[in-house]
Amino acid sequence: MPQTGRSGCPINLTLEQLGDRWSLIVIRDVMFGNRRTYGELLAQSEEGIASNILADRLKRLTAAGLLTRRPDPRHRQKGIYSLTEAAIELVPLLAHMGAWGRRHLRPSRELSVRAELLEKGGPPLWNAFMDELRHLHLGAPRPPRSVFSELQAAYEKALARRPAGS
Amino acid sequence: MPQTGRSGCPINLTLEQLGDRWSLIVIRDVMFGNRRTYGELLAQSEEGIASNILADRLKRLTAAGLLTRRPDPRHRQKGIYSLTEAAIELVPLLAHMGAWGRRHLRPSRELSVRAELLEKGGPPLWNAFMDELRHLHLGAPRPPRSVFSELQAAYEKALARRPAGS
DNA sequence: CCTCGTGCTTGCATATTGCAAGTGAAAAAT
DNA sequence: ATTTTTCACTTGCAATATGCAAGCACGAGG
Repeated sequence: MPQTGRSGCPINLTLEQLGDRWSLIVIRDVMFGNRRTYGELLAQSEEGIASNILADRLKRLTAAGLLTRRPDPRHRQKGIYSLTEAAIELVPLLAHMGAWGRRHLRPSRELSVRAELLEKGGPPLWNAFMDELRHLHLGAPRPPRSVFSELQAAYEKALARRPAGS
Repeated sequence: MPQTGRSGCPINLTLEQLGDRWSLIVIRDVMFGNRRTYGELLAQSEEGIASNILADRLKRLTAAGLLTRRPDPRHRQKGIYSLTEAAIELVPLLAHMGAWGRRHLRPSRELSVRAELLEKGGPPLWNAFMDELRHLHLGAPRPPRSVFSELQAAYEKALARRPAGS
């Protein structure tokens, strides 16, 4: 009954969808970096994702119902990717991943500022952020608070402290 | 400064450690199934992990500081694996993964009972469970509540409902 | 000694990843 | 209108990871 995979355990099913080195990176960049096109995702990738892997993941994530793709009216060949509700509900997961990585691995100072804010804000902040993502990606009404700007501002402030690159 | 990997982003670092199809499955089995030896992990694997992959993951997770291995005093060649504090702190992450998979994928009823309990119990339950894991794996004092038994009992009750295998 | 259980390795076929270069269509420039 | 550039995505191929089956070493028991 649990379709095709290895087992019907929810953790295993999540791992079968997202348990690779790139899927969540792509979602993270769309979500926190607001990268909405193939070119943005490729060029501004902090980790340097390869073009074929990016194309593959965009296809898989779209097929899995985590992203949608609609053509850009101004540039016909361009596609604009949006998060679905299912992907937006990964916010708590990504927040926890950031918090765990921040505590147990050795993150760079600038890049962990957002994770720190998300951890300190907790579920209320996550919910506000999810509402904002529903506005940005699903056309829901604009919420009063822009967590996105807060995260971005904190990141840029941290960047300014260390003007010379990583 | 962010050591060897692709970037110092905490989410990326977590993905570099745990972003594959098996690492978290092994941790899950040690954590929720209390499988402590190679043989138990291999034989009772719901997903049928291959022996070489299991050996590799046990090595990597130990090297990464998520597991420790001590020899079994009764059977010298046997190793007993324990979770470290860092691995125990993955409880919230695994709980979220279970919750997300339960909501968005098609889990089997029996195997999602534990995820459901963990989701409903929230952070207080996670903390109680983490305390119990510290007792089972790190020698901390036994906490008053055994979340492990509660999860196990709920799972077995669900199993009893469907006596014929999956 | 032999044998069996057990933790882990090895060989090898197949799948996934990563890099570099290429393709084809639409926009922009001339 | 024709050339050039941009852009989304492919393709070829080497390197790595996975999966399966069999094998090996070592200790305990007889």
